[in-house]
Amino acid sequence: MTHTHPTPDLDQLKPAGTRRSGKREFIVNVFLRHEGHLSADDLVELIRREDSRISRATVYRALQWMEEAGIARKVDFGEGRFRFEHSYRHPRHFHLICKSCGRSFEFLSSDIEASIEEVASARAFTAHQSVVQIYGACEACRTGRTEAAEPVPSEVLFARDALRIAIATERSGLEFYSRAAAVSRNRRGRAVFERLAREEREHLEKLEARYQRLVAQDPQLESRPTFLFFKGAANGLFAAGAEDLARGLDDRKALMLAVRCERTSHRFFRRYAGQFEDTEGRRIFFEFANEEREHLEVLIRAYRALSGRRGRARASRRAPTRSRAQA
Amino acid sequence: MTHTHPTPDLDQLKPAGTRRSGKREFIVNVFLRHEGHLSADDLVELIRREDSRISRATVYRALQWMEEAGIARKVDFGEGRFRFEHSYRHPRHFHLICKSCGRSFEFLSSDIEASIEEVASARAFTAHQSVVQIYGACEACRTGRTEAAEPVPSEVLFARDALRIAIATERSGLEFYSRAAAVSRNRRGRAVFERLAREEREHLEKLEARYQRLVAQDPQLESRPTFLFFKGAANGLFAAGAEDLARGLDDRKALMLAVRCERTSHRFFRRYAGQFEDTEGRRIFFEFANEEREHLEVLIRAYRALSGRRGRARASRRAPTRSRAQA
DNA sequence: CTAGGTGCAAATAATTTGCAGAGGC
DNA sequence: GCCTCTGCAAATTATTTGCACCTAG
Repeated sequence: MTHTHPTPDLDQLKPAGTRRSGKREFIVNVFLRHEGHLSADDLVELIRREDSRISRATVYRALQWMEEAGIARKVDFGEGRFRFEHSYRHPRHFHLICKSCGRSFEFLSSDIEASIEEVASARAFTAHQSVVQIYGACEACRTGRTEAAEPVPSEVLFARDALRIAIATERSGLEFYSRAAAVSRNRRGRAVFERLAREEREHLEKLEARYQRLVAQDPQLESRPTFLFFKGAANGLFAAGAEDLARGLDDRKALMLAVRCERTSHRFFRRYAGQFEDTEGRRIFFEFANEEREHLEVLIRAYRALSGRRGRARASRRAPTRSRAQA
Repeated sequence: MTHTHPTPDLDQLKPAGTRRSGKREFIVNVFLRHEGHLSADDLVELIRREDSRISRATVYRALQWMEEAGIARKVDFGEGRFRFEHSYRHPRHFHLICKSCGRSFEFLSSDIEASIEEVASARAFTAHQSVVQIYGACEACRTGRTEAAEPVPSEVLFARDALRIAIATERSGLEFYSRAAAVSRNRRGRAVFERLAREEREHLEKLEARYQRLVAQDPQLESRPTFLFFKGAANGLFAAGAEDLARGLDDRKALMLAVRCERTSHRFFRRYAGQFEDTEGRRIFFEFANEEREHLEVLIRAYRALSGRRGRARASRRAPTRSRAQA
């Protein structure tokens, strides 16, 4: 946050039937100006300090209004009262909460989200919202050092990590497809792999350019801790697959593997596309999400063709579904 | 719960400086008799219904006492009040919470726990407790069917799933080591793999016997939904590895892979060993945790020996560490 | 003029506490 | 008899509401 909430053009966001009032406007501005997780009372206090005399009730009502308007999100840290955090263009996330200093830290985890989806689906439960909170002691509290609380511009960290992951994914996809093309023993398969490799290379260039631009804005950016956790296609399947290819993996197997990877990466791009602060990042992600989907289709067609040609009865084996449950 | 809390011998558990009083005893019994997540008021209501006239304050005090004694755990479902669940020999777990009927369902996920550990460690945060809550709509509420709420004997489900996972792990370990032994081109490697295969086979038998015994107690047990989620060694590494072996994976690579798998499975056994209700399950798990650790040592020694013999400069590459962060 | 917005005081709601009396050991 | 439990009523805390008044459109 910090420099990520320059009092945006909220004037449009307001829910129907709203009247522009000085007081509320003021409360909203104070809320947006201060990052972190404020309780209703913190906000009252801040407002009192800044100037006006405002009734608690008004603050509560303003917070309620902000929630409806999509500016604020109510969070419950188990303290017996609620806190509020920005939600305007601020992705849903999870929290680390220090019990000794009370500060909270945010993170995103595609891994956890995927696990949650798996659990919900296994129980036939429709999830609307998830809460993940890790309670414990932060580094500062444990080591005793009171070091200046570094500002946490979470949107920038998010963009950095999303791009890193996207780059790693594309990179390993590129490597995989290049090798697969080199190894493939049949014309059609080779053509498919070559085409995919070409596209991955293009993606990669765009992503790297964007990453460079982002990093240029803040020299320390690269050294900040991870904000978005994802052990996706890059670290997992493609990477493992690329090694195997070197020692000869037939086209069908390679295609199956690629399907799994592209699916994972498609989900990743789609999940986080909407959460980019700026429209360019958003555009890139949506575009890639689509391209990954196209890749998927190409792969599946190729797989079918290949299986059909070899006369496998299993050709109809339903197009790889969701991650199966264990055992 | 249901049949899992037959008013256990809590008399010993009580915190220091406690006096046995009829009232409190009664409150505790009522609490233990009713499964689910009770609010202080639910409990008051239940007690009133059963008989005695008890002051709310007394119930609150009894709940506080139960928490200290390790009988009850306070949970916050964001309703603005707390609920309490059994904690006596009832493992920490996560929740699915239906917003429309208010019921909550429990699950365990080693996957999520592992992700949480990764996040905490990346932020140098010492986690003491984690909360994972999935809010949404349960199947019954969505489909309109009011079907009788099936009892959820979570301990039994836990044992079932833990055993299933353990069996799958051992099974794929067995397959992997057998193949590795068959494929290995050097005497020492073969001996190591054979020994490990033998041990996995023994484990497997014990686990399967135990599983059969468990299932015999409840014919429906096998069809109940998953309670413990874990995509561990079985679905991941060993399984993938076994396939690769078929097409020739050298001993060093095979050993490295095995190390990763054994480490994952060791963690799994260790993490859940203490959560078994009965001592036999607990004993089995602890025993296996140890054996997996021994396997690890065997593997690492073998790996070192092998790397050394081949004169690799990388022999000192530190014994595979924790899961690395991405990119 | 009129639908909201605001302030203040009173109402809720869950939980805690002070204090006098009851009860185990 | 001492120390802990109980009950009841009052206190606390976070949040909501009723109602009279104010104000922007």
